[in-house]
Amino acid sequence: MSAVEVLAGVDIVALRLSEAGALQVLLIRRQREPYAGQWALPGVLVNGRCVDASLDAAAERALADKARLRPHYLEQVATVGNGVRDPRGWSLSTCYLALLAADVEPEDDDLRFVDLQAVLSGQQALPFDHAQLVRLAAERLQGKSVYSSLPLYLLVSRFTVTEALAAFQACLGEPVQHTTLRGRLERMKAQGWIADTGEKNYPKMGRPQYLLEHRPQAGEAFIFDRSLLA
Amino acid sequence: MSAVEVLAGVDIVALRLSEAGALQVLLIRRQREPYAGQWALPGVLVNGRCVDASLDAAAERALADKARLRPHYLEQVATVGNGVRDPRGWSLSTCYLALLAADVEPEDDDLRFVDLQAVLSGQQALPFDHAQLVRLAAERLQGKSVYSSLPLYLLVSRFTVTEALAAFQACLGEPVQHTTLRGRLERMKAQGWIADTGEKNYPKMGRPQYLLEHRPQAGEAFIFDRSLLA
DNA sequence: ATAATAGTGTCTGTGAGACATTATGTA
DNA sequence: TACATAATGTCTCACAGACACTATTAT
Repeated sequence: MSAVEVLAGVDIVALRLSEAGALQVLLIRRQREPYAGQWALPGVLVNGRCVDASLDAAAERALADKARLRPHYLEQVATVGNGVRDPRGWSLSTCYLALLAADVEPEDDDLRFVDLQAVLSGQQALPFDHAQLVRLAAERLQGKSVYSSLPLYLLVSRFTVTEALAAFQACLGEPVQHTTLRGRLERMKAQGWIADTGEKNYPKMGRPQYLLEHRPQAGEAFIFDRSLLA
Repeated sequence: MSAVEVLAGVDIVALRLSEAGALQVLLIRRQREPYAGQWALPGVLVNGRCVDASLDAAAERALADKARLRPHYLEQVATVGNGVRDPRGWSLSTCYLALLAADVEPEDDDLRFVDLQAVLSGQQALPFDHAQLVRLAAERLQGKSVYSSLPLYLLVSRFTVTEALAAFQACLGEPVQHTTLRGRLERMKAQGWIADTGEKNYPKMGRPQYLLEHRPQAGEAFIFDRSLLA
């Protein structure tokens, strides 16, 4: 067969919710050229030599091998391809959105979370077209947060309404009426997507919070039939 | 560089609305191996030798070169990749959904429209995993038809409410209240996405229909803030 | 008691769903 | 005239949005 004419890979935009309530994206220090030493999205190349059963499997492998992380949620966002995004030639990258629980911590010094805003604003530069991939993934998350329960995947499985509110607001980039969110959570409860634990969380001040449990079904998000913030 | 280890391409699921109100998918008779002579989705390989500026450009090229068609709407659906979908080895295909005007006709004998249902039901077999790609594209169209004006791209630019209704019902696979659709079209009119032509269409029987004009903006669909058929 | 935060109740507006009614053409 | 089809009107319901009010803890 002929020489390599296209380079294909997956890149992962893995997000978590910081203590401060901001979204953060996982970066890894590149070991190899090109751009060795720079902070970039975790990713792997795909080709016949790899054991990947599928593209989705390659995405899981990228997170598992490079960051030892298993996401709560993983979704393919888009594939970009052109002749300029990689100095090695015409290349393809399939971008995945991964949502991590709020309590994940990177294990070694080659992993780091940076504020999503820093990437979107250009304050944190990324090699290749990784900033564009981050933008695509963030838009997907924002878009789906309007009509689904996707932000709940950013929480640990037992959560409070206040935490859910923070997750939705981080994804949407604007405030959400807590009564609206309560209504939505109530509807999810009726469908078995959320359960009352009966337990409470006692913060330093104020009335204690009911603890809910997220029971996602088949790694999907609950779809509401109206949009937020018309 | 090393030998080719991954094969990449785009495949197009191009749909039109038949006279009978059914969705049909464009197939092309394959000229080359593998599966030469069989009816399959139109597609092209992408690699550094091609002139494609981007993956989207490759998708447009696939339709333009193979079928001499320009779609009203073109959207990337998903990328599938694994080691078994193509007998030549590990391969990737990025699937695009294209919507064609209802009046397009294939120009030569190597092009053909078949009912989408025939493919989805397995009655019309397709090589590779093309049936799966068709399924993905059809699901995307159905999903978006619930909350957007996407089906209007299946019509010629001057259309009647009755035609729009047929387009929505074909995409959704179930009946839609005409009053609901009229309300949605009215809202699009208020935003400049649809204009009254002032003219009428006189069918053989019954009251004449107002002719509307679709004025899509930037190749996108109008997004409603509620879903159909809760 | 007071502050702080969580949770509930009430009212409004919008638009989908269902169905009845009116309008405008042809045979 | 009768018939067929298009367009409009009316009523209900669900839920988002906004905001007031009540509840439960710590200090």
